[in-house]
Amino acid sequence: MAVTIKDVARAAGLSIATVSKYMNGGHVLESNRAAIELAIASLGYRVNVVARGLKTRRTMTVGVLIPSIEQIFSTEIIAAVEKKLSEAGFSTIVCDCQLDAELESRKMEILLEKQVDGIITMPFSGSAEPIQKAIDQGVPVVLIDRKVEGLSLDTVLVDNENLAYQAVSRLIEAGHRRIGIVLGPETLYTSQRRLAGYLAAMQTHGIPVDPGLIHPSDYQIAGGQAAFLALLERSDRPTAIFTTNYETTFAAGLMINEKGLAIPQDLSWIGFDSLSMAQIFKPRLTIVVQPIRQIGETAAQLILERVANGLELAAREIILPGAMIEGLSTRSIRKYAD
Amino acid sequence: MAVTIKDVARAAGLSIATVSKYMNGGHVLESNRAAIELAIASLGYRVNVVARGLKTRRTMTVGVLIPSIEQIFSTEIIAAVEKKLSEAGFSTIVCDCQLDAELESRKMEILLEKQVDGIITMPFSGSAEPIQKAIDQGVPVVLIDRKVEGLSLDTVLVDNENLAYQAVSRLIEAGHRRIGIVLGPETLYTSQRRLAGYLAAMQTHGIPVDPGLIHPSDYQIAGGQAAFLALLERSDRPTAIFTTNYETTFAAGLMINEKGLAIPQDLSWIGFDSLSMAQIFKPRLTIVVQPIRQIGETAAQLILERVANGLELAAREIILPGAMIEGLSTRSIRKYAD
DNA sequence: CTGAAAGCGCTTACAG
DNA sequence: CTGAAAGCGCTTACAG
Repeated sequence: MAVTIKDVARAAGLSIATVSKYMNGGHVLESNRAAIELAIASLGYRVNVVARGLKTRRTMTVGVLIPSIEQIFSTEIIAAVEKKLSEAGFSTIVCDCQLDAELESRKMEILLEKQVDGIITMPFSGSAEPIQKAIDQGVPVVLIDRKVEGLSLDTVLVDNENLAYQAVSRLIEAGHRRIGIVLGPETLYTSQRRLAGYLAAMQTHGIPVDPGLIHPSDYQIAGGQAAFLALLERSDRPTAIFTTNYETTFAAGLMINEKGLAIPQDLSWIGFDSLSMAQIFKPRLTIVVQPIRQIGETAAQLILERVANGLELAAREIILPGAMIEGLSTRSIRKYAD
Repeated sequence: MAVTIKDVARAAGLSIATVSKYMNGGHVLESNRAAIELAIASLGYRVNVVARGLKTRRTMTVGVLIPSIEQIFSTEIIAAVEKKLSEAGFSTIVCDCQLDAELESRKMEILLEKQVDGIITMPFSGSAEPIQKAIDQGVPVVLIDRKVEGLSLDTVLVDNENLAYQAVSRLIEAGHRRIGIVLGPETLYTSQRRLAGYLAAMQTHGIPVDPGLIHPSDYQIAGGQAAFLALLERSDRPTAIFTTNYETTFAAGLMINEKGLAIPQDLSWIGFDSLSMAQIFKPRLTIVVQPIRQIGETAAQLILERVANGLELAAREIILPGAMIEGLSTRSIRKYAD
């Protein structure tokens, strides 16, 4: 059916070994080179990389395993990873586990069955087990966004604590003392770090912390709305709120719109990772942003190095800085005095 | 290194043929079944689907080739496709061509080298050539979003003309007669259909068309801003504008925010494919939306059928309806009277 | 530089 | 039901 190296060899009057050698950059006689080129062109030959991979044990494919492909953070990561990897000749197989721990394990299994050369993952369950399977098979893994207990692997993180510290300090400096924060699940690494930044900022400025203003959520939109609302409905309502991921920031935007709240007159607000939303929102939001593309590029870089060099080298932990973007004349934050 | 079917066979005291048969759902003696299971579990065997694919000529992989992975339309398509395909046991290889015709061709080549079982593509260049290569190799292709001249393939489209017709009619019924439209490249199928809907609505309502209000763009953000601005700066400025894809809608939002325009007092506006933006924007926008997830699911369904049944059947063209979503009390549209 | 041969890890008729 | 053998399309030492 499809034309193979055998057909090319026959057409060129050479052995498949010679054709293979040429295909892989080896030297052949000029006359043979011409014959091979001619055969390839006229037959429309295309190398079968599946067969090649069986022999070379390289599929030139990297798996990307993420919690949910529906989150913008993930899609931007994928975009950056795919671009970087494809420049290096690698393809990307995308898997999401749809926020399901069992699927996380199964998709990892599938990736390994497919003989991917490496895996970039943003761990969902926090369990080391699915990741360990890859390591056991000698497949390098790069972690994104979160650490996993018991695993020492190449990891790309963001300086979450500092990012939260900046945001909260910004609010404190504007005079706020009752600052609400919408977090994620308590077990989630990023949420923990962002809370740490909140607490550090409060402490630095000598402001007592009201535990009632610290609100966990599932970091999804619905949960974010509930958390935001809970904060708003307190009798001792906060004068400012910091939503600490994209989904809860979006959720806050929805609630604000629905309730007809005026920002910053009714509430000061700093969001997270929602650049395009911040540009569209009126007044322009102040937000903190993660260097998402850079995270993806760095992860791609790390996995390429691992694929090339193996697992011997010590694991690297790369912590990328984020940034605070002030809204137009920071109108989303109002000066506040008791 | 890795454990193979040979190791399992040896451990179970059977031939690899028997192990293979069992792995593929064949019947073996109960005692042998137990022995194989035990061997698999204790050795941690995992089938090598690359090797299997070489023999079966099925890689259980579908390639998705899109113009740019940075466009939200594409990422939502990918999400839907990946989900549907993975339920059927297929993996997804994502390729984008970064709005580059040559890359489109090269990535197609890579997908074919990888022996994907099928390809879902949203054509970029509009050239039949890269797609024809897949067909020639017997790899089924499903087209998304656009037709390609000279190719009769399974295609998933949206009823763009009707969608635009509805939006423009909505504006006309609110009294507008000078209605600007921001389109894409003139050669782009979707842009052509949306323009057709605009023209049909104008004609139906007996409103003369001013060609100066019909503005093409590159359907990107920067180009969208320029187009929107050009429309605004006309001396005979339109009283309403329809932006006809996500990027140009977002661009309009940026400009409106930047210029401090009030919607709908200064301008009535209907956007496209920007649901989350429409929910956040004040006042809530009226928009038309494509059934993006459904497009992805349908495309996945079609490619699965093709992979199973081959290329014999006649090509199917599926046209999905979109929807108009009215903003909160449609405040983004103002009644207008000369 | 070139080619015969072995082998990557599977599956698949075909005997038994 | 089970197993020996051939073969999927390549690459890779190893001779020549």
